[in-house]
Amino acid sequence: MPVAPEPSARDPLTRERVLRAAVRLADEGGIEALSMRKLAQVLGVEAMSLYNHVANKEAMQDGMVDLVVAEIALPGAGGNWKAQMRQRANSAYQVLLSHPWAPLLFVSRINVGPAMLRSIDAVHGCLRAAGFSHAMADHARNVIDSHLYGFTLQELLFPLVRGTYADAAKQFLPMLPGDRYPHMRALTEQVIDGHYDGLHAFAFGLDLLLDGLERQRVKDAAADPRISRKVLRNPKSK
Amino acid sequence: MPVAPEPSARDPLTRERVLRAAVRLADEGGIEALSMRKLAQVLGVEAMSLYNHVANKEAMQDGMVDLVVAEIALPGAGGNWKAQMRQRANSAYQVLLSHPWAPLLFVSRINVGPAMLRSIDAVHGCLRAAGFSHAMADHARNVIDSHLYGFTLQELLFPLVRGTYADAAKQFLPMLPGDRYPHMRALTEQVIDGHYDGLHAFAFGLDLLLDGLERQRVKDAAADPRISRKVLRNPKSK
DNA sequence: GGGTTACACTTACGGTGTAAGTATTATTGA
DNA sequence: TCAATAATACTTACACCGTAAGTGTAACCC
Repeated sequence: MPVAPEPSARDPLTRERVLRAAVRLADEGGIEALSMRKLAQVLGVEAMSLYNHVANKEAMQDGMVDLVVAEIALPGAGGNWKAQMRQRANSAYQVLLSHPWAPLLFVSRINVGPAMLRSIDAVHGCLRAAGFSHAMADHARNVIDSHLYGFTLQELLFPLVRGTYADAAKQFLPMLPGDRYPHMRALTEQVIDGHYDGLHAFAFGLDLLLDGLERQRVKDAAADPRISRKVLRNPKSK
Repeated sequence: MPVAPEPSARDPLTRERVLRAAVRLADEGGIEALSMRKLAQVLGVEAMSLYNHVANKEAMQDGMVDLVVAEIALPGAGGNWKAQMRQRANSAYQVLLSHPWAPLLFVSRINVGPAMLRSIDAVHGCLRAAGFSHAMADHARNVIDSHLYGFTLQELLFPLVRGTYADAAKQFLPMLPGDRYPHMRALTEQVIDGHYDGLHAFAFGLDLLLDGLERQRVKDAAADPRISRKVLRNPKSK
């Protein structure tokens, strides 16, 4: 008689299960807590069994990265290109912060998983639709991602929440003799005194870049009569 | 009779010698080739002897990073702030490229070595002298360094020299089915056909940021009468 | 029901960072 | 001058790592 396959003592391992468990393990214990042995233990299996589903540890990490990329919202196709780039960048920023181990992996190894390719394709398409040339669209994506990676990595180095910064600054002060580091000392005192919260905003640099890119777009379009009409239809965003 | 101490069979180990040998080893073989045992071998010594001069491997890497930072040119004190930031950033970019292992270490661990503090202090002082507020100067340094780290890390992922890019793109093409990644495929074909060299310039994003920061500086100065005269004395750079 | 395949397990190897203990060398003080 | 002291290089050992190679064993197909 046809009966649903009775669940075995434990589900069979799959690449999917391995990768998801690896992401969870890294989320909870940091990337240095992710060893093949520990991961196998979590899955109720021996370490070498993992190698039936991933080629090696590096390939597994590539798969983890692509899982993370898949969480990032894709930019829409039409409408305001700046708003879409901002939305995509903010989504990526939030996703990267939620997997603090991920940014380092992003910049440690080339990643060409399907989610990454799809993401790049969507970004490039959005910029092309806004009138950017292939080259300029590629440069735009590169500078936005540079900010994304660079800013996020720096932020993760200082995992301080709002309000605790003044205290940290106070402890830091003795390391800054005023004769050697006068400006850093003055800056730190500003933080201690509450005149400056010491926090950086992802949007600050992002908007500098987007505004600059918009100027490039308009200038290029004006120089190329073939797409000047398209530019007129794409209103400059506030 | 007073005679110079005859050179022993080998010079005594010092923290300086350990760090310089570690930098050289990483330059030649990559960061994964840097193990305490191999480093000791290069120095003609056993691994554990290194621990008389560095607390542990992480502390040693911190020291290596600070050695690299010391190579970066400091911005001058007066004159055109944009030119000085550009010079500092370009120097840092070149230094990081000459030690390909360094950028990852920069963003992997907090570094507060003396060279790093001096560098940050000089940058902050330069921006302050140009009329930026403490907060705005701090944000400016943050976005410039975000671009520096993000751009450099991405560039190191694609260690392709000019001219070989078209060939690499040709090999990459089969991974890009046109129905799934139409825009990336079009971009790649542009590279193959020689219409676009596929290379990114560090200066592109840097100038977008510097131009945006200059607008911020002028705007802030106009709103704060105390420093408006200082702004007038700082000519806007081309 | 025999053959094949898939896949988990076992063992083992060469590597890692470094704690703990020992030996040697150089410097100092009487 | 010689012994005490300090500095520091060496030795051994441990726990952990990634993974190559080989050994069951259970499920599926013809």
